[in-house]
Amino acid sequence: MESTPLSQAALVQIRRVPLFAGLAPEALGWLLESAQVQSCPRDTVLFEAGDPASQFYVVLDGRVELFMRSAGTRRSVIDVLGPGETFDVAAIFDVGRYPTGARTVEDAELVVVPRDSFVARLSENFDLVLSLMASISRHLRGLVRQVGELKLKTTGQRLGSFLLGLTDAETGHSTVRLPYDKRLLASRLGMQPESLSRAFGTLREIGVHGENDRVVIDDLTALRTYCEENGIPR
Amino acid sequence: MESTPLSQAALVQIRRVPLFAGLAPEALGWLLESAQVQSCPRDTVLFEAGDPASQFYVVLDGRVELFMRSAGTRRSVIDVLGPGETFDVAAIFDVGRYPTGARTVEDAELVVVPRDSFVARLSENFDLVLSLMASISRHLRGLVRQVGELKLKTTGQRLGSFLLGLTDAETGHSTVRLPYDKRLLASRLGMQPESLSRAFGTLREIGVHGENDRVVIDDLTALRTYCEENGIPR
DNA sequence: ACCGCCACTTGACGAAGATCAATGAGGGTG
DNA sequence: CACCCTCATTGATCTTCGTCAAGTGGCGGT
Repeated sequence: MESTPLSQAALVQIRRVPLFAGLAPEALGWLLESAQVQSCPRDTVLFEAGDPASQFYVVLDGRVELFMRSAGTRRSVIDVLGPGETFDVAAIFDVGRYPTGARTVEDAELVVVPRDSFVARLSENFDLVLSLMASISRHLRGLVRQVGELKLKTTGQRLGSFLLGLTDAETGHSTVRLPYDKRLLASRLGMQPESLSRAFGTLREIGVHGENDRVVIDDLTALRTYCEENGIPR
Repeated sequence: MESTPLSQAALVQIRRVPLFAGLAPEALGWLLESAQVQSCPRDTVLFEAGDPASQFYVVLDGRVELFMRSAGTRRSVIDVLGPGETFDVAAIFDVGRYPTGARTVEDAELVVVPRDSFVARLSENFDLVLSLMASISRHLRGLVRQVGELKLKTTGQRLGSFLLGLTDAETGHSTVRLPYDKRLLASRLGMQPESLSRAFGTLREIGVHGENDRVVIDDLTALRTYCEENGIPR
């Protein structure tokens, strides 16, 4: 796990992150002056829940899981983040402790942004404040959705909702790619890998066919109906 | 449901809200110039999930539940808020739609703060920005915790964790009062009322005795151990 | 005082999902 | 190629929780 200052190439990538979109390049460079890029091999634990939080992260490449640990080695995955997403932005404004642990599930490139200089510069850029709020709010919305789904959907419906979230199409059929392996997906959806397999089995009956990480949804509308009966309005 | 401008008495109450603590009275009056106080009888639906969000709320008195609806009339409660708490602050920064519905579960007094004037004034008070971030972050932390508990705790452990959250004491025994009725509590904890009854039954074996809305915990440490085996670190 | 309503509890049963165990399909390594 | 290891699937069984039904006690209204 090595750290280097931000390269020009990294800056270009960061400009695609929603949080920083719309910022002038020089403003961005100034904002992230003391940020570093960190290359982490697969399966690196970045921090554990409860560790003091003095920085936040932006994923440039690879994937990171946010998890909670239970007694023993059991992990439950709260969320999985890919390129362009930020995490633990909120932690630095709160009590200053991470609410979850974080671990790379692939080799990853991360931008590490230290709190103090970032906050100081935030005070001089109100647009960025709004952008930051929007980012945190999106994250919050995702969690609310997840709580709702855990409370009132079956495994099949949760899987279906997840698949629907992977496509932009509204009606008709669609092919999606699972962004990570099924073990991780099962944990993210709050079930065991075996239950995920069976959930794919039940969805097969309503026209969802998968092989490896490719999944074909024959009829998006039908799947959406299935997921929302006794379910959640979008 | 009637609306009135903010009274002096209401302003005094609002100063106790964490979000606004530390603001000078005149700054607060200016900030909330276009806010209104709304008196809502029990069981008023303030908005449904998906409604456009152009304001946020502060609870002065009473309680409000945030819920998601499933097909039919089934509701699942995401959170219950009491005096001094704010809700849907985040919604106004995001896509502008409420992620949940909201309903009063008691007669309630609410402060309604319209988005536009609030955001405009926010830009001139950076301390308030930080306070707002902290408030949203706390909310987010609560949701993360809830997701973790739903994914890896039993009904008994979830109830235990909830009870532990009601007391300030660290060790020894403690008496707490349930802040709302058991039907609502069950939904908040993601279970049926019958399961909540049985969960109280299992906790009785480790020294948790309840009658009506009073619950006596004989040994906080024992309960904490029970909740965290296979559970979540605090 | 009586009745009815509502919140809560308890019991019996069934369904969903977890757990345990066995098997097969790649993928890398000696 | 043989070997091993991990991931995924499938079947059998068990546990937990939801569902349905009945029963209790409190509280307000007539």
